[in-house]
Amino acid sequence: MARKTGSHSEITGPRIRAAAQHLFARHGYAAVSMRQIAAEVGVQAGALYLYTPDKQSLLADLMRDHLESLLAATAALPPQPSPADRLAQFARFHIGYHIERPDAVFIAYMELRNLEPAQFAEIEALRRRYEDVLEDILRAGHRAGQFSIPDSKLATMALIAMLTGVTNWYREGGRLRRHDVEAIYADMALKSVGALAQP
Amino acid sequence: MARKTGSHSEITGPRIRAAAQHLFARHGYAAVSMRQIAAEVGVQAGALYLYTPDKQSLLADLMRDHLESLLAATAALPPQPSPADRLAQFARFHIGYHIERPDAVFIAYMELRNLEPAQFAEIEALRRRYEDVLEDILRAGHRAGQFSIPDSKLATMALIAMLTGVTNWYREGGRLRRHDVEAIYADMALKSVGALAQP
DNA sequence: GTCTATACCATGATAGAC
DNA sequence: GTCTATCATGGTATAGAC
Repeated sequence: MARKTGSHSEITGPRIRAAAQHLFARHGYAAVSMRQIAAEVGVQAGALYLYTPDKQSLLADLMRDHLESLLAATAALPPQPSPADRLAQFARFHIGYHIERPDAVFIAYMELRNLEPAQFAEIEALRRRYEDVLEDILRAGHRAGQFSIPDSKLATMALIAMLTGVTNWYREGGRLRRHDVEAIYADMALKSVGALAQP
Repeated sequence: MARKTGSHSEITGPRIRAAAQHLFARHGYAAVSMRQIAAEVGVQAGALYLYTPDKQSLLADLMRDHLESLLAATAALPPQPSPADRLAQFARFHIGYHIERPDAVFIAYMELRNLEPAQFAEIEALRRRYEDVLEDILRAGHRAGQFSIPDSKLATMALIAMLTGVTNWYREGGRLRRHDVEAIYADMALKSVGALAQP
């Protein structure tokens, strides 16, 4: 992330990005002003431009960092013996990762329309790569005769939407524990593609 | 919807709401100006205030109308003999209804945070009533021993998110026909709660 | 590296002519 | 019923002092 000068501050930049992430997630990119971000950090609005060329880049950087981290974490998952195990692993991972980063996730899914074309294309490509991780699993299970899915792209979109929806309601310290939530979602995901025998 | 005077125009009001719905869905409430809405209708910005007291009410009215229509349509669904049939009917209905009204749906799900507290509470209550329709079905299936769901609230949120996600990718005239999409989603929904035997 | 000050523009909303 | 004109406010972003 381009800082404009050979500056010393290693702390203000991250704080600006944290404040922006928090405010964008809560109120939406378009509804948040640079003045609000600056106020949350405790600097003047003008000072933000030492750390970002403009508001748009602030958003795009947040989204890119999130999606690149997500992809890296996905790539680091340990190999699994079967498509069903891979899907269970993916579902648990997705739930856990999203529960831990509600703001970044929310922004990445909701603020695509506020990106300008060039940055939209870049971010959309990253998101698409993540969807492909799941679709690969589903296709492998379909080829192996273990999943029953008429259309792998539709199933991918359905599962991603189902799993990501956890951010709409899950709250730390609520009725259900994180581990239980992961288990139940993974179970529903497996059953939805016919990968689990009925009781 | 309160028009300010005993006016004659039966056409401009609806056109304003249609333009607002279209623009809010495409760019987001906060990113759309009253001038843009007026331009799309072909009137001046000031003229909008003959039909709405302010921008906020324009948004709240769109959301209220959508959710009330949705609830009315849900209530009008023909009775079904079993929880599984009710769930299949709900899934197909939800998919079809959402496919036909992508803009209204998108706004109702995305712009809650741009409502002020009083209107938020009202709209949120309507949304909650719709979720309860699904949760009632899931609980009935659970009581009857036909659904396998550890937590009915979680399952409700998971299914609503999965089904609503259709608006993220489905496009008229695309690869899949509407009827096929309804059928596949309904099948995944039933399987996810253990209501369909595996092949 | 951060500040104050400010340029410049778009916003939501209103007043009053027609 | 719609227009033009306008208001006060707040938006992004920059300039230049320190």
